[in-house]
Amino acid sequence: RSVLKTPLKQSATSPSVLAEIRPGCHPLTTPPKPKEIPAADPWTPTSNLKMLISAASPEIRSREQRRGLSDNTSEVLQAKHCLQEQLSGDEYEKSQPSRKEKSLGLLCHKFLARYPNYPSAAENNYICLDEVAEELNVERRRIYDIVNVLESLHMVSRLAKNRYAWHGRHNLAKTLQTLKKVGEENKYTQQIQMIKKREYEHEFDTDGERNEEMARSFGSNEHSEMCFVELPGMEFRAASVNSRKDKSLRVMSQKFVMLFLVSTPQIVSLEVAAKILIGEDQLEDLDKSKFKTKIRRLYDIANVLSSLELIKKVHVTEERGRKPAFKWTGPEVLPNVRDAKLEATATTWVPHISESITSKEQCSKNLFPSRVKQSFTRHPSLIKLVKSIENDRRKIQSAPTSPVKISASSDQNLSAVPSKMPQLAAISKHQLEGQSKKAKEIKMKLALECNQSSPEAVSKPEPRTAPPAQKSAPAQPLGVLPPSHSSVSPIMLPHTHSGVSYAIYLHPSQAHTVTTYSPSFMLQPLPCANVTGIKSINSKVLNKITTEERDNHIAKDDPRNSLTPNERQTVQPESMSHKCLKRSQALQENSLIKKCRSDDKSLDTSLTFFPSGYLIPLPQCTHHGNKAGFSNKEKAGICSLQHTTYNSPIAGVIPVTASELKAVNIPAFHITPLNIMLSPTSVAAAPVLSNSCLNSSNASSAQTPSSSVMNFTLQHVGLIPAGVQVPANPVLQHVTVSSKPENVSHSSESMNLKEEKVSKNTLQLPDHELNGKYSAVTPLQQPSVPKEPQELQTVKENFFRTPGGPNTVSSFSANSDGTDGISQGTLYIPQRKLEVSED
DNA sequence: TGATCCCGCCAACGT
DNA sequence: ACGTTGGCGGGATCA
Repeated sequence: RSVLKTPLKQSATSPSVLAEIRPGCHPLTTPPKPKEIPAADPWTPTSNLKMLISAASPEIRSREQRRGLSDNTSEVLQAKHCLQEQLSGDEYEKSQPSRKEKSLGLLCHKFLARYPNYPSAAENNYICLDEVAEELNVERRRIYDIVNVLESLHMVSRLAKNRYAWHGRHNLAKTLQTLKKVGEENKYTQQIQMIKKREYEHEFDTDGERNEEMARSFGSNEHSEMCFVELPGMEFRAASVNSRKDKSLRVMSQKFVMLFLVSTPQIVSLEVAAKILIGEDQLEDLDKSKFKTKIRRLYDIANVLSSLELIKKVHVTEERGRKPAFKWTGPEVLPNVRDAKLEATATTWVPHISESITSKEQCSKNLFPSRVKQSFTRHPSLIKLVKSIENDRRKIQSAPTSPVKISASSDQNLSAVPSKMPQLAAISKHQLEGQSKKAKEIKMKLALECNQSSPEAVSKPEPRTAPPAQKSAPAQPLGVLPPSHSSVSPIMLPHTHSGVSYAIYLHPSQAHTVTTYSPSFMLQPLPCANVTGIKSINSKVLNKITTEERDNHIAKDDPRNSLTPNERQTVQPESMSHKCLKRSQALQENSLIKKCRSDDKSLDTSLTFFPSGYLIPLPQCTHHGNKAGFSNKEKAGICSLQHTTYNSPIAGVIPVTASELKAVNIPAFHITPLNIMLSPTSVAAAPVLSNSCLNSSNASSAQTPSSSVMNFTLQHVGLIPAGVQVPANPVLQHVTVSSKPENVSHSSESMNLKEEKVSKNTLQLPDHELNGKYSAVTPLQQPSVPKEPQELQTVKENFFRTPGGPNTVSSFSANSDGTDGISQGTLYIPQRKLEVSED
């Protein structure tokens, strides 16, 4: 084995790019590790950046650079720039592939980048493990690690051998609710407490242990059997294919997530998690090796969850000392029961969502009647059925494999990078650039789909423009999604820091730029953030942090992009950019979804039938057909197939056909950073149109934006997405924003800083508020807006709404002033007695 | 050092 | 018999 060790990997060939070698080395052989290359520093931050960058835009890079490249850290930055254009620089290849580069987290990001968070039914949502492994240049084994975790969240489901279906985050909310419920039933909370007690109190106290045992017997025993938690829609699937007992990863992942969902601070230390997980299976026996192994697995899972931005690493300082832990950063999960409440609060939810919820409830009931375990576990007989069904599906699906791969294009997601490395921001930029390329590709694809609307339509999407305005008209889509406008995702997104952050950032920065608004707005948010987020932490700390972050950002920015100062905006953009990108993606996705929906509607009532259907992948469709799981599934499968077919055609048509649809759809696509980038310019030319998106996209494709443009773009991206989603309005916003370079300015920076750590909490609040307000204020729009993440929508809306257009900000602030949101914010955090240090 | 966690052997499964 | 999954833990890396 010694041999095997890392060193062995071939290093070989091309030093740099290892990644994406396309040589066809299917065989897992890991690509040559370039390590040797002396890239300047082994591990300077820059080197990390390089890595990140490479990671970020692997595909693109790989393509362009297939050959080797040189390496220089310094070059990295340049490389980034180069990337924008094309990647000319091969040189940059990062230096060594150090371990980090190979990290599961990074790999996961790459993986996730290939797929939209909210895939439409139409898209080819299937995942071929071999392909992925090859493309990502990793051993298949690693892909399993990722997929297994994703599967535990029902973000993917196994279809067949080597094949998985990608569901993205459509099911996430539901899954999390379910997991939470199960976790509650398992009394994880108590178990956690018990364990903590012991630890704290010394293991000695028997009493504590007893209690613990009590709890255990209660929960764990029952649960011990708890297998894989399935969603209504997905029920059989998961298990069906892999008969292999879902022993660990999957289940472990679910349990791990449950721990977060049931624990109040939402912070779980690895140690506790490991103990609980072990405990369940066997009364705890502190078996060291076992414990160690468990920890290892948890790291694996944590890395994936981190990539999903559901958790982030923190350190909890306790009496004992600092312990590694993870903090839940994913969406808030509401209690199942409360669905109604949720709906109420989150009026924003899109209809389909609501349905999903309700259905979910039902499902949950079914799944987890009173007793969790059985429900979760599949019955053997069922399994058979499932299998047969699956087989059928496979057959069916096998036929249609023509999927267009978005994979490469999807980089957008890249941005999603977790908070982890500060460098990520840099990466994000890179990614952005890379994305631009990809975006181009995507655009291309989209264009194709869209009839290939003239590439340059950029400036004028005539038809579309109208549509956006019409968005209100969204009759079709809207019909489906009436009031709540927002999205399914909203729940998830909003809560999610990411979502929040987006919203916040966008608003603030823009707002700032806009003017007056910014000040007030800014001010509020910050304080809030401080208050909420870091109670324990002193204001000083906060400030310090912020400053640090700021510095970091700046530093990053400077070095890398060396963007023009003007665009200070960029600064935020980095972090923002990721988010924005994501959002944009989300938006796109949403748009896609919308398309699908529209298509569906047009196509069939049946589809229409499933409100959720649009959004939700087949599996999910089950909601609709609550009754029989399989039949549903089958149906779902069928539906999906149909959808795909429909969609593709429709998609192509869309642009042409329904203006509305077009608008929606297109924008979404355009959302890509490139678009954004372009947009400014294009916008200037044709400010109003949402259509601009198309144009922008085209334009972008045509030309690469300057670095400054990049900056704007980033912001815009965030904006755009939002705008995009919403047909008409968004565009405007962007335009306005873009028009005002100033806006970015300082205020934005400050905002940015805050954002990073503190902000999340605070940020969220505002969004929520906004959302609520928003919804209240402009119900109409909502309908138009389909599923965007609420935040985005809200943002957009705000902009839109505000009479002043961008000024909306002011309105925004006004809304925001409802500190109520803040109060909510408080929710977020009281991080806890323990000190949590992020890092 | 301890915290992370990559790597890939090899068994369980499937076909 | 061979390919796919993925449990598992050594030991390399990182911090």
